[in-house]
Amino acid sequence: MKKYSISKLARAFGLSRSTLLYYDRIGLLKPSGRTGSGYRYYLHRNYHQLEQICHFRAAGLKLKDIRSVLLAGGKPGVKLLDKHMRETAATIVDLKNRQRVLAGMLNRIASGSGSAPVDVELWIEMLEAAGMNQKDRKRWHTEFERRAPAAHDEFLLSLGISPVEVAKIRRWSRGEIPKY
Amino acid sequence: MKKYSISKLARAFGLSRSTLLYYDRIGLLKPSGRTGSGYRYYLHRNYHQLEQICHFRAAGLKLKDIRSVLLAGGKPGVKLLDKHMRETAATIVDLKNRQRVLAGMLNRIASGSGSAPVDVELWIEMLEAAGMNQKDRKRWHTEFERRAPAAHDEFLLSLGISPVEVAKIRRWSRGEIPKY
DNA sequence: TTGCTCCTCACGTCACGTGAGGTGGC
DNA sequence: TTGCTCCTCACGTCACGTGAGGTGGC
Repeated sequence: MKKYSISKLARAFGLSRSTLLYYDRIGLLKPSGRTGSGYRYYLHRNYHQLEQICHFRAAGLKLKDIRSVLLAGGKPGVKLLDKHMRETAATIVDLKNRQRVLAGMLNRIASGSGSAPVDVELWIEMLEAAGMNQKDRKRWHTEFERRAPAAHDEFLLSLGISPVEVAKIRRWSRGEIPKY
Repeated sequence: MKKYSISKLARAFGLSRSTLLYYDRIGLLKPSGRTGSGYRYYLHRNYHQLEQICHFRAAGLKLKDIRSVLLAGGKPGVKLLDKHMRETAATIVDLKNRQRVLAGMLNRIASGSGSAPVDVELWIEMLEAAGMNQKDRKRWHTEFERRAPAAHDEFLLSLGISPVEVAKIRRWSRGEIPKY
């Protein structure tokens, strides 16, 4: 019967020793026993339990939920997963909003200071890296135009876009023309 | 000079009283003074400070960073914002991975139990609600195909897709055919 | 007097990370 | 003996939320 020490088991899953200490403390994963000198040892059983735990952890479930699921035989309820799916989606939306705010700040700085302002290429690249697709960008412009038209104008000019193009983009943002 | 009580000011920004108590404790936002009976009062100055704080908070900056920024005159450094932009993007990627795991779990349950399995429509709807666009979905399939081809096959069949179509999708996932 | 707002601790949350101070094993 | 791993507290993190127990103001 192969025995794992706490650090060995932790490393096998890319976790830290303190994580397993913590899991022991809260009763999520107890070692199979202790050696004569008090060292924890883990057996295959524990390895498989930790495998399960990591799986649910990767899905973002809370340790409390993971414990319930394991006690119930390892089959999570659809309700729980669905709830988590929605929460995760909501968090993503929040984070994208954060990025909008950050992006606005960055540009205000760039256009205000003497430093090189962000240009169109870099801008789009940033938004894409941030996970915004074209639909998201359209929403972004629409919001910007609605809430601060003057700043929107200034921002677009700061990207090096010509006034004629800027006017077009703004009409598109307002839904007055279908395509840009 | 208009005075705000702690709760009034909090409500004006959609915050809780305890948030402002906390901001006072950590020195982020101190009230202008106290009334005779020890009540905190806030003046316009504080209102504007809180406005700034909320702005940076919306960008996801930590309170410590916000404090530094305010002390430095309210102009955040590009480096800080850029770092936050990247961190936020990384977090979004993590969350999308979570959703993949969750989605896999949901489907395994649906196809395993006697309950109605998720069908193609619902599936795509879920992924869209979760903020995945077509490019994201392609990446998702590619990863799934690469890491667990058998499970990918099983999954696609579980959506009610015909074996011929499944084969096509999998070839597309492997980059063997350009479009699906 | 009643109800509302305010006050100050102090502890809880979540999932660990980080020492301090000490022991066992090869 | 040297290094490495292990042990057990206990406190820190982050941004608040939640009482408990008490006071002020209209």
